Amino acid sequence: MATKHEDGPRWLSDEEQQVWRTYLQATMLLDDHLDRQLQRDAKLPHLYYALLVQLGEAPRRRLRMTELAKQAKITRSRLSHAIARLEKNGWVRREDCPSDRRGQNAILTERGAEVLAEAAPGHVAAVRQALFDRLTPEQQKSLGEIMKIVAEGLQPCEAGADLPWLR
Amino acid sequence: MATKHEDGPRWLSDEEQQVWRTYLQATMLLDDHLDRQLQRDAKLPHLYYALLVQLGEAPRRRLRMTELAKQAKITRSRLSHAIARLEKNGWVRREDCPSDRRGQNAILTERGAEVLAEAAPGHVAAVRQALFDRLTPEQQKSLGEIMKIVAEGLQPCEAGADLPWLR
DNA sequence: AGGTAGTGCTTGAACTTTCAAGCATGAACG
DNA sequence: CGTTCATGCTTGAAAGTTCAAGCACTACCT
Repeated sequence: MATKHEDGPRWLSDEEQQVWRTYLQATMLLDDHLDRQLQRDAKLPHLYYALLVQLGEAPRRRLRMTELAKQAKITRSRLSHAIARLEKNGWVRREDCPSDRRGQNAILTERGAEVLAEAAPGHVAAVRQALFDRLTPEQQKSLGEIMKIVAEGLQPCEAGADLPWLR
Repeated sequence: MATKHEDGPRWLSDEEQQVWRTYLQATMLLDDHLDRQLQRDAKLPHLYYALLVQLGEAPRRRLRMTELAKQAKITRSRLSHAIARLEKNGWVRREDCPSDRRGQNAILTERGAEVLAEAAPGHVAAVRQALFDRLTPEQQKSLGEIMKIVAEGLQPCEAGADLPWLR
């Protein structure tokens, strides 16, 4: 009797249930929508586009594999396959890391940068049309706050890492 | 000069950009999180779980394939493969539709209902812990409204279908 | 040195999703 | 009837993702 448990698990209220289903539908529809748009206009899936963006913003258009995986929130394995495909398309190339011989840098090629520049406007327009144009400024702000909370709650406890009471 | 175009495409402001990235991260992290939880606890991906839920709520635990696909927001093809796998596991079975010989009903089996009942509490707990427990009631409400707007903006114009000026 | 553990990245197999046909039925029209 | 077109669902192959090893290198400890 020391600890207290919820025997009947706390179910979702009707309102919560409603919110949750709408969330699932909306995120699924939006992701599909953007995937199709990019596949049509730029011949590449959303995630791959995101990788090009990350590389394009990185200091010398290059990033260590692990770093890129971390930023894109995907596994190293997945990244490995993805970069393999982007490399085959000539949009990214690899380079051995000088300082650590285990390391690889993924580098956005000139051709890759062009593809990115061509795809970006259409993509931004799609995001606007599907999301931002439909929301009030307050809703945009609120969405940002909510997503921040969710994201931070699911990070593998890295960022600050000032949790010495766990080690 | 009759119509006016934005030549330089309207970019995203810094705030919008921030919101958008956080959204992408949060939705990706949450989806991965739930997928893993279900894979671990119930040996099945999130989408498949959702299909069982839909079937479980349907009138006689059965639904026409196309109807199920529509509710779950996925293609008929995808559903076809998915049901094939669920059928192999013995959680769903098929039945020819009496009224339309082209039709198939997907039916939740007894075994399928059990799996669902076992998986549900853990899943709900995960959703709570990752989402609802972290948000204020106002934020929950706001999230629901926002997602409703987004979802409705992306539906293939079906629901009301009171848009005769398009036909 | 040698041993051990951890990091960085890749690989192949199994699985899921998408894409483009395809088959069968139903509905409308001559 | 016979055509034609839409609907309901399936299929196989290609593309993408995950999982479990695996290889090579670094860091640390003795």
